[in-house]
Formats: sequence, structure tokens, C-alpha cells
Amino acid sequence: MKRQNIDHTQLLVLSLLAGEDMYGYQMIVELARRSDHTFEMKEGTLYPVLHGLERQGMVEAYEQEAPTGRQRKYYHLTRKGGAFLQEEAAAWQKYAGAVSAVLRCSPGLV
Amino acid sequence: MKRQNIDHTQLLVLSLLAGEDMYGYQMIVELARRSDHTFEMKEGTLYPVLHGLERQGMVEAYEQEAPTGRQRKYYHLTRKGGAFLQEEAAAWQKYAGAVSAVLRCSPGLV
DNA sequence: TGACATACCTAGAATCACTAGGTATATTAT
DNA sequence: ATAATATACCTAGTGATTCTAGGTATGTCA
Repeated sequence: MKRQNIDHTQLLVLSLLAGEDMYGYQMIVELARRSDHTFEMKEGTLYPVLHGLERQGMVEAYEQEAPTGRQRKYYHLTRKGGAFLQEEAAAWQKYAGAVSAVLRCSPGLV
Repeated sequence: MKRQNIDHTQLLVLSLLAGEDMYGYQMIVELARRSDHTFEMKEGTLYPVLHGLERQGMVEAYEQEAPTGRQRKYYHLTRKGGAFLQEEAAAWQKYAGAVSAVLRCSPGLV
């Protein structure tokens, strides 16, 4: 389909970083919390996506020590990433609206 | 993710058949119309999905001659398929709601 | 000290949708 | 008449996305 390929993981990750810098593990926890545990992202899904976003200049990574003494890798949304997020969010709205429109054509589904 | 795997093509196809029996080509045209051309499903996507749904007993196929004299293969939603559609539609609502909830956490996206 | 949570990572498999072809008939334009 | 387009079905192979299933290592709590 045209624009079937909304990368949901990418969209959700970018939207998390729009609010504040986060590290990977935190994103997984936050995403679960904000979605009422509808999304339980796997590490095997998240980390490759983060690396891809970094390669594309959508996010920048930096290391920072946690109060516990552990090393964390934080990600920051770049200006380019912010613009991309806007596009992806708009694409999602369009996509979700279209699905809803199709479902509404069949009574008893919505 | 948990329930990341909503098969969008399957959901849309089943919802089309909830209204009336349709043949493949018609589904592509109807889906484009109902989604304001957001969805332009490819034949290479649709037909394998239809065959899969038939194999699983979600739809039943029958041949019927069109007024033009051409042979068409119509698909009919079975009771099992109807129940499955209800589940998938509910899963979609939950999924879409969760995405919206996450996006709403970041101002300026919704 | 053993279990669990935190925190990062990758290789390979599975799923889903697409590309790019194929076949064939009906309609419309030249 | 015939060429182009629309209708109508199909499949093999490819690419993209996400998952499974591991690995490494540190911190916390019972």
C-alpha cells in the first residue's frame, strides 16, 4: 500500500525523545507506562532502531553516569529528528484516520 | 511488542467483507475509495492474504459470472471470520488508542 | 549468595507487504 | 482493425520490520 510502512517503533521512540533525553531501558519502561502496557517493546527491537536513528542524524547519543554509578547512554532528538517526527506523526494520523474510516463503513465494528 | 502484530491487510479485508461479498479487484478499488486513497493495496499483497484467510476458514470463495461475461471469484465472510474480525478490530482500537496516548505525552504532535 | 532488576548489545528467524513479473478477457480510443 | 487501457486473477522472490534468543555486566534486595 501507499504509506503502509509507518515505522511504529521509530515513531514512538522519537515521540518519547521529544519530551526529554532518555536512555534505552528508560524508553522501554516509559513506553509501557504511557501506553498502559499495550506496548512492551523488546530490547532486540529498540536498540537497532536507536542505532539506525543515530546513523541518520535523527538522534545524538551521549554517555552519562547515573547516580547509582552505572553508565547510561542517553539519546537526544536533533532538529532534523524533530522535523522527521512531525512528518511521521502526521503520517500516523492520516493512516489511523483512514483505518477508522474503513472500519466505520462496516457497522458493528466501531 | 505485545500485540504489535496487527495484520493491517487482514483487518481491512475482513472489514470490507463484513458489509457484502466482494471479489479481489473490487476490494482494492473499494478500499481506495473508502480510505480517500490512503490505501492503495497491491494485488501482490491482497491475493496471498485472501488465500490465507480461506485456508484458515475465515472466508469462503465462490465463482460467479459478471454481467460482462467475465468470471469473478467472490469471497464471503464466515461466522468464524466475523468473530475474528471483531477481535482484530478491538485490537486495532486498543493499539491506535495507545499510540495516541503516547503521542499526546509530547506536546505539539497531536 | 542467589535472584532479580537494570543496562547495553547482536545474530538469526519470522512475518508482512512490496516489486515485478505472468496470464487472460473486455472496453475504449485511434 | 488494432492498440491501449481497465478488469481480473495469480506467484516467486525481495526487502523491511520486529521478534526470539541469546550474550555481557553491574546494582539491589532477600
